[in-house]
Amino acid sequence: MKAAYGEMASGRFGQKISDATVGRLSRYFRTLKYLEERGVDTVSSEELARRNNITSAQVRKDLSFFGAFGRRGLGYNVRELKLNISHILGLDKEWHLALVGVGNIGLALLNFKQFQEQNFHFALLLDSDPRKIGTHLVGLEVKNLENLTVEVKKAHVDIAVIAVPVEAAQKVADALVAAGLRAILNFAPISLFVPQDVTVRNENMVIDIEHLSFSLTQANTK
Amino acid sequence: MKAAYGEMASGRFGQKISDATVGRLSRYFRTLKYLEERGVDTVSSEELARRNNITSAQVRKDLSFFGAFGRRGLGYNVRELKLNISHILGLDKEWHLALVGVGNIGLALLNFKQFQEQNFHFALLLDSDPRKIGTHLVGLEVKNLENLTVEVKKAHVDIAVIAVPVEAAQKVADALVAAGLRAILNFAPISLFVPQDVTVRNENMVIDIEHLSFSLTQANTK
DNA sequence: AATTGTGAACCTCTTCACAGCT
DNA sequence: AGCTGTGAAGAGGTTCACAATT
Repeated sequence: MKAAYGEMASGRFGQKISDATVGRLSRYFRTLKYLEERGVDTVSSEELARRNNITSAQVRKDLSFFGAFGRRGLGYNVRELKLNISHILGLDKEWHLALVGVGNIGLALLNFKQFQEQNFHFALLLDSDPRKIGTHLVGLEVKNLENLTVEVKKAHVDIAVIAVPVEAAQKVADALVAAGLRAILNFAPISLFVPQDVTVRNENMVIDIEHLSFSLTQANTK
Repeated sequence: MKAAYGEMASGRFGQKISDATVGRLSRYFRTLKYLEERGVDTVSSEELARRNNITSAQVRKDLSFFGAFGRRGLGYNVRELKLNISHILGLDKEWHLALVGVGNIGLALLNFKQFQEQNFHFALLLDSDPRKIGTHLVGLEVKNLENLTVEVKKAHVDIAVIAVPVEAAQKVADALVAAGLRAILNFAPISLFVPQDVTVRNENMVIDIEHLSFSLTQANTK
């Protein structure tokens, strides 16, 4: 979700694009990749909807914010629509990531295949633990967190991943923003305060598992 | 998010409780824990809101679905409200988790402190890789995925965590549902089809990072 | 005086339904 | 005939504003 007084991105006529729509575009993209790999070259909004548990009107409305990509009576060309969504989401570029906090979660992310497959590459590792600084992981040297500003510039970082303990998260976010970064993936279980031109996405597994315990609890209550 | 033809849980007067409200209850809970640890014993909806980047009306509305926990003119008793939310979310029970897929992500989850701290404990590990079956991790033996039904019963599993490759995810979900499970945390980047009484929460880091590349891309477009 | 609890207003997102193309 | 693209309607979620209570 978007954090602190965030601002939404806009579509082709300047509308605000909702987080929900952006999330679904990612899903359509994955579906289209799947279909393309299997040699399918045309798909209807109906099929894209079915494969994602939503309605076909939702699919068409989402796409309509960015253009008219289909052909009436026929549907969408799989390859073409995939390229269009890829461009909308910025997946046709290569992105440089900084990992701040080389702990338990951080290590798992370094080895997370799906990031690499989608052109998201770690270009910088930062930590404050003297025992970690200077060691090498996936071909990268762990740098001192104190030199964040300089290292972020050197590595041409676009997106930062915060994987430090909760107590340090806001301070790290402040430093990242000061260093000019405008996109943060936050794994710390806290609401970060950032300026409105910075986008934060929170990855909070505890909230999701608590949602499940809520569901089970309420089901028994009925 | 809720998957396939999902059904929402209901509040004290039978209203539907939105995912957003449940997510915020988790956040209030964490804020209340933080305040309690620091000896604070009263908090206003205004302060809970400020600490979570939302409005005080939102806080009061969320809580009102479940009861009247505050005192007008005074605010909320921190300890009392924390206990109430804990009960609503089912955090006053101990939950048994099954981890299906002991790979990269799975291993990180086993060592994820925040699950243990919140009474979510792994009670069963399943994998289909013969080299992994029979080995021990965090004091648990990795069991054969083929024996899912029996092992889920034996370990009294409440919640399953799917951390298998995307190709296997739906099959695993089907088996989990057949074994009687009603709550799934899904790390596979796919929309799972499950009956309406089963709650699925998707943990999709690729969608979140693509959201960030979208934000950066749109910002440059302006 | 302060702050909750909540109906009503408001705003946003989803779905309907059909005109418009192919 | 079939399927998209979209304005309008509908549903759902958030915020306002104020009566109720301490």
